[in-house]
Amino acid sequence: MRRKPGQLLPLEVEILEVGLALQRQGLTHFHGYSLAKLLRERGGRRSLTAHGTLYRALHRLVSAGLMEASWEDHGIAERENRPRRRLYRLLGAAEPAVARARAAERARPKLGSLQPDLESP
Amino acid sequence: MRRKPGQLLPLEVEILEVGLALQRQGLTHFHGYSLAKLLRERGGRRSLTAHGTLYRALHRLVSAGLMEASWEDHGIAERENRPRRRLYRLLGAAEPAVARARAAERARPKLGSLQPDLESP
DNA sequence: CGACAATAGGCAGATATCTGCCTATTGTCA
DNA sequence: TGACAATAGGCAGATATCTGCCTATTGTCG
Repeated sequence: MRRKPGQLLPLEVEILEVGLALQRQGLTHFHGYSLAKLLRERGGRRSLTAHGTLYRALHRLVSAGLMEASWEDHGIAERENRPRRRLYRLLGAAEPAVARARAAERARPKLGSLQPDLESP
Repeated sequence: MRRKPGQLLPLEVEILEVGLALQRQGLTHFHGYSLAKLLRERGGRRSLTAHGTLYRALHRLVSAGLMEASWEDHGIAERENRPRRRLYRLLGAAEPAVARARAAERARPKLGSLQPDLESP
């Protein structure tokens, strides 16, 4: 769907949130497949069976300048005997972007994120 | 199943036959996935949905000294934007081994490869 | 010959990433 | 506000290779 520049979609926010959480644990780099597993554990809600959607969202975040992508070293994949990973790293712009997205969501809540309205009894 | 040394199993013979056919076309190297497609076209009979059986057979043929395996150059896979292939090449011992297997099969035909018995009317 | 050991074959799925196609959602403009 | 354009999400499947588990088949030995 069309969207105004700078705005983040739910999946993108989720990716960045997981990324920030990993960063807090000292893990600066992650890859798509691991992210898929984390997201599955996290919410359970998102199927992501065929991870096409996720990889496209990752590419978008790179294009948006919020993440940086690089290919894993050949040798590592080789030693561990598995396909090569594409490693993603959050850029500085990511954290404020998430904060803005969260603020925007609080201001304009979508159906599904309805919270008990304590202000208007 | 157990087998006496030097004997080839049907799948192994098929692999080597396809390999020899490719060789005659000037294609000395092939990889597992392409082989799976060729075998599927060829007989149709073998499912090979999850190619585990095929890859194991390839490893056996390498251990048996009938084929040689090598990893494709990183750069090629990278340029073509796909996983790296393991390339197989028939060794000199392959052709006589197939010939022997075929001769053995003619001598001791299994159920399923029954040919019209023209010798004993 | 019949029981046993060993291994082959098949099924399922892990590991990674990516594309095509169709539908759903959203912003914009008339 | 309602129609349209654009793009996001989901499903399916391609590209490659490999492991685990269970069953089927085979050679050997008592």
